[in-house]
Amino acid sequence: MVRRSSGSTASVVVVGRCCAPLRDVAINDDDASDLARAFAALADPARLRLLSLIATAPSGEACACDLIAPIGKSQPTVSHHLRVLHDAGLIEREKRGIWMWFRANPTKLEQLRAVLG
Amino acid sequence: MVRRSSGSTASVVVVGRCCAPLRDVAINDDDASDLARAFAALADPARLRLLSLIATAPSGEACACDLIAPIGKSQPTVSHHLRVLHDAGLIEREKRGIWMWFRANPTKLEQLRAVLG
DNA sequence: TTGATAGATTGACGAATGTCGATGTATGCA
DNA sequence: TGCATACATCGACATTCGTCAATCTATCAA
Repeated sequence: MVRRSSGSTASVVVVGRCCAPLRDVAINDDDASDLARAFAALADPARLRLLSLIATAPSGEACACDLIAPIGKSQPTVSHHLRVLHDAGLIEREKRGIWMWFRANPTKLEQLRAVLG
Repeated sequence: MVRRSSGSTASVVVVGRCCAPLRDVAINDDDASDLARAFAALADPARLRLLSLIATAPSGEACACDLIAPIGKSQPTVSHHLRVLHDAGLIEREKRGIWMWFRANPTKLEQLRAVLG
């Protein structure tokens, strides 16, 4: 089962098992696969740093052009990690001119938080 | 920097960056690696199901012998996943006779929750 | 001691992942 | 039109990961 967020801008896919803590109900295999994909996006130091850099940006958003140097990896590699974070629904992207801007998706983060509760 | 939990029974290693949400302070590379290891333990459907089975057990603990059939994988594979969860500090283990019993580690789960907050 | 059971470890294999250089595509400026 | 910039995609490679059969170790009972 897959639902979509009701946000106006994004089309972020949300896992079916929304918010039920792991300790409340035994999880089934399908929901476990969805959740595992989300946690896998967090299972890399570069992606955690990217997410943190984006989330701590003063304006709440960060340009990809400003994320390459701090990570210390090549542009294709950073682009790949940003894609993984986006595919997992953890960040949103918006193109303005030649720049790509990213924001954290607090809804998705809260969802993962709830599962761990 | 590494601290240890103050619990009397366990000796669970706790990452240095305890509890500061990703959006509050930009994470450094070392802390990102520690956190990534913890999330990697959650990035597998079988391990999420194991953790859920353990956490939802009526007594709060589960015997390894009762975890193999529900997962539907071989005994060595389940043993491997339980080891990964234990190494990540997400579950605690105790041997009684020939059986190995597992409990969830709520401290570690709360720590990861806090990072996502 | 012998045998049975529970679980861990080993070794091997295919699949997935992180990384990069090279290249492609879109945008804006002159 | 031509060129420069920003980002994505492709292809290749080494490493890591999930899985299993086979084997080893520890515990207990007869």
